[in-house]
Amino acid sequence: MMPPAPPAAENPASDVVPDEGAAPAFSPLYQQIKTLILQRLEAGDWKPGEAIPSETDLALRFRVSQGTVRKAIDELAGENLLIRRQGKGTFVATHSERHVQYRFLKLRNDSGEYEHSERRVLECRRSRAPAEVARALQLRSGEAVMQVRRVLLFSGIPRVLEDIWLPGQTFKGLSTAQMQAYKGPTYAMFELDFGVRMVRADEKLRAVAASADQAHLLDLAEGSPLLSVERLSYTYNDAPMELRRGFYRTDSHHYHNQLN
Amino acid sequence: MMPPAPPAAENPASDVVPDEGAAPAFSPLYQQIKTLILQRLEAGDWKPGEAIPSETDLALRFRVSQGTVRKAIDELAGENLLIRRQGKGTFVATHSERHVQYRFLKLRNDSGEYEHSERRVLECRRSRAPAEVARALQLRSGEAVMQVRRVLLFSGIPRVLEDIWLPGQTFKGLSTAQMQAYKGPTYAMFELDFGVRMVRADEKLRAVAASADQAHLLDLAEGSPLLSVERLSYTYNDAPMELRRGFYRTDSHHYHNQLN
DNA sequence: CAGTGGTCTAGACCACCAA
DNA sequence: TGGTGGTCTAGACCACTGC
Repeated sequence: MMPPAPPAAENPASDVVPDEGAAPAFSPLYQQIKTLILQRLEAGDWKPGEAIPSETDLALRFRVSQGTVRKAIDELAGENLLIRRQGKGTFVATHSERHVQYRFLKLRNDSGEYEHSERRVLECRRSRAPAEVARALQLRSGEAVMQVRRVLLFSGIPRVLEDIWLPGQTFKGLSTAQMQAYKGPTYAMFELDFGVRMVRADEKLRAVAASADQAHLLDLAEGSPLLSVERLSYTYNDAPMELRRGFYRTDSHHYHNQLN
Repeated sequence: MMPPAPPAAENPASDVVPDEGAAPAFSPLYQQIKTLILQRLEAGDWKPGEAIPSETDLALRFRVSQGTVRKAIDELAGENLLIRRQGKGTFVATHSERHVQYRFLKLRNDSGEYEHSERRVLECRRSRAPAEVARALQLRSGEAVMQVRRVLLFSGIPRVLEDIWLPGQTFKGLSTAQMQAYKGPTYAMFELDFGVRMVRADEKLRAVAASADQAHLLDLAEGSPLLSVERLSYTYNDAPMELRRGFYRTDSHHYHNQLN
């Protein structure tokens, strides 16, 4: 199961290599390396946007070959947790980058282009989690949550109404000003101000009829069809960190999805 | 750019290796191998479900190392064109497999499970392509197309109404009986009966109000919200081969999407 | 048992980037 | 120029499948 591997490696004891100890079971070496790197990311040892050590460096630390480290990093890059830049290094992924701007917002106009949107925060307050929200975020019912309601405008026209729920513990102090003022993706702000990085999300889409309330905010007739997008976002370790309900006007825009 | 590579390789002249000749430009060896394999797939030399030659075999033919072939195959497997099975070989992917049954139909019930659906073909006829359809399928306007209309039922309840357009040339002879009778995915039938393999697709989602016609067929009130799913499917070489417009009832089901 | 994919190594060289 | 990721090789051994 293991190479002849000499005594120890790396710094303050902590991460030795493919090794028994209290370890769970068997898995390929590169998977174990991947897990070790993941732990560093979760722990925040390497922060979004920063470079991680070079492949050769990591190979030395972990006492494996460069190719093994490479395979671990390949998978992490494939999961959008790391970004490789030839000649420069490997970096911790962030939502601040241009080319992932629209990884989560899949609304395009009917020419197929993404459009910049303007935010209007209607509400941002601390409240208690409804049962449904608590379940999704794995909180106790009634526990504190931050609740945000906002409208996104494309070319000045309100097209998206969103309700966002966040664990109150982690997002303590989130304010309207903060939600409103930050330029760039909201998830980038979450990284900078709260140290929370969204890693993946599940979305459930439905067609619904606009309520009076929704119709008013989106400048529509009541009962007009709206695309309902319920998103549950996760950080590392599959921990749910955000529940978001969006209502999209799709009269001149659409939700684009690529099937592979 | 190249290893010391001896004279020729492989069978009847055709595919020599990383080589100048009339080749376009420079690319990594494994990319060139990938292209060669792709050409075989497109040509139908290796058919859906069949095994392709082993890695070592291909390495010998192409006169590269096994690792290089491996990397080429890795990418093709990542694109769902090939499937690796340890101990058995590498196979051309097909829509007949259990675990990709729901790669394209992303409708789940509200418990999050996929449900088996029953088909009811309402219409299957030869006609002329409307301008819009012709554009999508890259045909001339008015050119022959096969047109299918069907309803999908989940637990006996009609939930999806679909209109499908296919190039008349390629799908000549497609019949109602054929659409209706085949057990398993429609795309698997396309592979078996017409030699067409769908490789990827783009979908545009919108919320719309049900027309009288749609409402009738889906057992709904006119004006009820429906999820409109417009799908353009592609074969090899990014050639569009099917346009499909689906209307989904989402009162007890939803379209599920995973964002990575 | 032989054959196939899966892992791992060690070392060479290339392509890209920044100082 | 030196450092980083990217490609390629050759060979060893492991894990799984089926005869």
